[in-house]
Amino acid sequence: VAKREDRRGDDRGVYIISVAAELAGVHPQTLRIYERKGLLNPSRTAGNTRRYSERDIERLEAIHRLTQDLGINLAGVKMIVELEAELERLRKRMEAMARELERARRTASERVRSREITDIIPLSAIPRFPWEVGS
Amino acid sequence: VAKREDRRGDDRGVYIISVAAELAGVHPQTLRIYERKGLLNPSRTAGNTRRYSERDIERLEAIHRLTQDLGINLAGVKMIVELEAELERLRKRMEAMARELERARRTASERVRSREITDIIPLSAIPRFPWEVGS
DNA sequence: TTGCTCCTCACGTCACGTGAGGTGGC
DNA sequence: TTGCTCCTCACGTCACGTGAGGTGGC
Repeated sequence: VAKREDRRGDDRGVYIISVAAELAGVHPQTLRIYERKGLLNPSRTAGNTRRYSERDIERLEAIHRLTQDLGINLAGVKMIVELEAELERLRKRMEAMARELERARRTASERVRSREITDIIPLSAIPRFPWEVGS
Repeated sequence: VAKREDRRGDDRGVYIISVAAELAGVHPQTLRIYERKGLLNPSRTAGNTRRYSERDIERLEAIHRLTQDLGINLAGVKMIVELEAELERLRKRMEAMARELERARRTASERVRSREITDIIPLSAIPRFPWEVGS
């Protein structure tokens, strides 16, 4: 049997509002309020019924922590969610850049150590005759 | 005469509460509330009177925008201020890393382009005679 | 038919800003 | 003395969660 955890981050709408509310421990009406405030955007069935995804539930739990544990109102939650998304993006970019830097440094020393650089050496750096090397 | 703008970011406490409130366009009592919530930390005189700095005023205006224009409550403002500080730190680190990367790349090509690398080239890469170059 | 959904409206609670009231030090 | 500060308490407003009430589709 597939467990709920296996679908972590899944975007497919699978839960009706009553189940989603129960999973997140909130009132179904609360979910409608969150949606109106632009905090949540569950998909809809052809019959206009909301369908919440696993990702929606996670988001819901995060919102619930911010409002209940920290006493932050919905306007604040909205901005916080946006800021955290930006932080996440920035962290990813920074990780990529760190790898890039690591690679650039490795390349710099390896190109010198290996033969790869011979074809980039300026011609003037190549001595015509062995006895000219020391000049 | 030194203008207020010249002291932007200044940390010295210079304004008493009534002046600070007027500059930020809020009620003096509001400043005391912000302080109790941990959003602001003006210095105090020996006589226990609050003294607000230019930086405090800027912070105050930022808080005022978040609460009045966006309707965010103080718990939210507190977290947002912290998140923005973290974003700022991350951006600074990223800028430094970008410069680092630029430098690493420049170094890599310059070492190759200049004569600096000639003493690191493996001897085997240097042709004994001109007619051996093509081999 | 039953149990869900959809929506709107109303009430209770709480946070926050404003103000009053009484105090004390430059 | 005057005008500021300090603090606490109380009231008005508003946001949000909870719930009721009436509707319609699987």
